[in-house]
Amino acid sequence: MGRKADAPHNVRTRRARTDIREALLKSALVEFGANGFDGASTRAIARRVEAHQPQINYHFESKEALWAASVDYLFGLLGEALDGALPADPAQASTSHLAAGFADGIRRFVRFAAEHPELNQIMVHEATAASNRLTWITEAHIRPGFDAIGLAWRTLRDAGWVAPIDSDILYYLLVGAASQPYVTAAEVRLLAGRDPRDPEWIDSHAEALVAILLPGLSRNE
Amino acid sequence: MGRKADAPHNVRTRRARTDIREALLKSALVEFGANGFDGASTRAIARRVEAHQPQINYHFESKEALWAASVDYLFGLLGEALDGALPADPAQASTSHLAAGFADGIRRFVRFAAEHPELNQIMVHEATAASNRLTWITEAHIRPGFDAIGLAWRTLRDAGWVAPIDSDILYYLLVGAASQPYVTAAEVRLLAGRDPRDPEWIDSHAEALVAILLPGLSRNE
DNA sequence: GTCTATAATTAGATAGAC
DNA sequence: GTCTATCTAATTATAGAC
Repeated sequence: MGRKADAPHNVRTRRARTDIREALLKSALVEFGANGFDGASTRAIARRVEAHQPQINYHFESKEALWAASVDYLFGLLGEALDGALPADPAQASTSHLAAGFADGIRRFVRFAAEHPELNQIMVHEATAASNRLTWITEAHIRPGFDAIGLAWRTLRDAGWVAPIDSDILYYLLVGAASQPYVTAAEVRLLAGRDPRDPEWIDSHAEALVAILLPGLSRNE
Repeated sequence: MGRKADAPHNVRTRRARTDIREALLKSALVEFGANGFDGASTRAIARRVEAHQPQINYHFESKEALWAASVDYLFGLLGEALDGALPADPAQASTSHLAAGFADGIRRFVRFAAEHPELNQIMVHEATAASNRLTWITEAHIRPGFDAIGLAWRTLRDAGWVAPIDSDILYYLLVGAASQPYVTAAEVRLLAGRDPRDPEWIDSHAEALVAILLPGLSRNE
């Protein structure tokens, strides 16, 4: 229609939006998740929410600052989604209560991975090589969950509830198995002819993960 | 030292190499795996093997043709690594033989994922959105393995050897769980202080995956 | 705070000497 | 078949009018 590819409006209209910052954060997550830091363009991020490319440099110090702010926002959502799943002190909880909490955490994490595939997409983009961005995201956001999962798993393992698997390895088994179908959702649609965001898929997926990691749950309770 | 950033040699020397095509393929895999199709630059691919950027357009029709050739090369290696793991006709094999073959396939796939993290890295880069590249790689290279794994799993499942998990879901559980620590190896080093390419890690990882997916193997045999 | 115009850099591809 | 030089297009960031 003669509209310039980069222009978000047909007519010169000035709009004042109070939510432009959060709109840019959400748009940035989708673009950074799909294309990585270098692959995502600030033009595409702005266009997705009908903003102009220079607005990014107005609302954020740089593309890198936008990336960090969007990652903070994403891990804030993750924290809300997982809040209270694992007991603060696994040593004090009963083992069966801890196992039930672990299973609950798995189900919530699978659901979050389905709703926010950007999380693991961004980690895959960043974690192939050492970098300042990787160090920051790992220490600021990943390590707390890694420690909590490791502590809970070792408690369950030493009580004989689960298979004798190293907790570092368990962490990556769990993250990879929980995220893969949502990270590669377009492939799932082509290959299996099914949409992994379907609630039925998500439920079956979460229960499958609980069944193989915590087989004692269905037997002992 | 006054060397131009893009120039691979300090001195003007002409070199004739017979293996330049394969060297470019291997270099392309590393760059495409780490940065995705758009993120990888042909200059970086060439520089890594001390070649010049225009040599890519001489030896390959385009960046896209180089990408396809490098993916063909990678799946050729995967085919060799997995050759003979699963019986051609699972219905004819004994169930315990099939289970042993499945476990063997898991171990070989984990080892391959550790040696060639580019495979799953490239899938994550490509499979976030529908595209011609995704359709081609899925139909040409992914579907045969997907079908073989699904058939073997359903046979084992219907014989009661494994947990009652949908074969589509099982495929993505397996791929994600087998690949994650190698795809995000730099994160593992920061977070766990261990190198996942260590043979000890790879062995423990493969055995953990066999233990949770085929618990009947250690019990029944 | 929004928007246009543009500066500085880098990308893939090609022309042509050797 | 290798290599230099260069073209066109796209990138992030900034200047300055409104």
